[in-house]
Amino acid sequence: MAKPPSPANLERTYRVFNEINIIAQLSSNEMARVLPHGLTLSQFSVLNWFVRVDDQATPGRLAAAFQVTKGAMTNTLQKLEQKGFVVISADPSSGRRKLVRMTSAGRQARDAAIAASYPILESFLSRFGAAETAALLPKLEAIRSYLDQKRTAD
Amino acid sequence: MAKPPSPANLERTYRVFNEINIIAQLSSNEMARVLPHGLTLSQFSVLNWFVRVDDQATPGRLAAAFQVTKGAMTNTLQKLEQKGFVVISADPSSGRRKLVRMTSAGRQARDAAIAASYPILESFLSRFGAAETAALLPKLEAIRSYLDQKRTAD
DNA sequence: TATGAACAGTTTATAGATAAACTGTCTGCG
DNA sequence: CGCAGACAGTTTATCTATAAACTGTTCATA
Repeated sequence: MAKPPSPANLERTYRVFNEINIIAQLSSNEMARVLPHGLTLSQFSVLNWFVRVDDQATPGRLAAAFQVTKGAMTNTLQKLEQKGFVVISADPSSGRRKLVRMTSAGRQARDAAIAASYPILESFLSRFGAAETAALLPKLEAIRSYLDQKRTAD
Repeated sequence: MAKPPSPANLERTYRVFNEINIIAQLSSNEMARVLPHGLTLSQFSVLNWFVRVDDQATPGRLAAAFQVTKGAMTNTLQKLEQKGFVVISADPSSGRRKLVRMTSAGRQARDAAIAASYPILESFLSRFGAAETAALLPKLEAIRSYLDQKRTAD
């Protein structure tokens, strides 16, 4: 028999998610404020993905990578295309797929965005330390993975 | 002289915020899906605040407590008022303030929401453990407080 | 080989959030 | 004592996100 959790533990769990929500909002806003070319955090994240992971992708792969809906990714990619930072073309191997690639302007915008966000990340590191930050990452990844599995287990 | 952080540490810091963003989104959606009366997470949080902290408040105090803009809180409170879960009245002591109070229907909705979210929190606790969850909370609070201070230090 | 289901992407309606402009109220200082 | 500026709250425009309906493509199988 599993012991039911105490009210205090439930309350702490609720507050963990509450803090995470507020942090997500504050940090997204702080980033969006410094990013060049009117890049939002989601747009920057997509550009960064092309540098870190692969040089091309379908919209669906990007939506899965960022755990957002296909509609949200359609929107983000359209904004990036309007800015000339990605090119969206038909996938020659499948009529229902599209291929997204970053342009050289996109690469430059990404580099400028990295430079612009440097002070924010650097300030955070100097306040919390590289060790504590590194220790936090796997815990957050585990929580994200857990929530994602619950979601897709519909 | 402060040592500049390594690229790997900057990258990890960026990913910490990335994970937090995704967790915030996934958990908010999961909560909103189970909450009764079409309550959103922000609406529920306000109702819960009236139980946990004080039985009345000005909109501005609530906006500060949840670290959202006054406009966002105006919107949330209007939704709650439409549902009959709070009453908004003029502050007798000041013509430019308002007072918000939870109704008994609001209290009942909050209790039902707590019950509905119980399985989510309980499942999280059984996966990650009360100790690890408890250990995470002060770290997140510190990050939140840090970001909030930077924001208000404009 | 024709059809129906799965799949990829877009669109629409609705949500909450921000920032900035705006209204109305108080308050302290010249 | 009046007025400027601070303050509290609302409105507007714009953003990203979701969910669900919709379009078009592919593929398996009967």
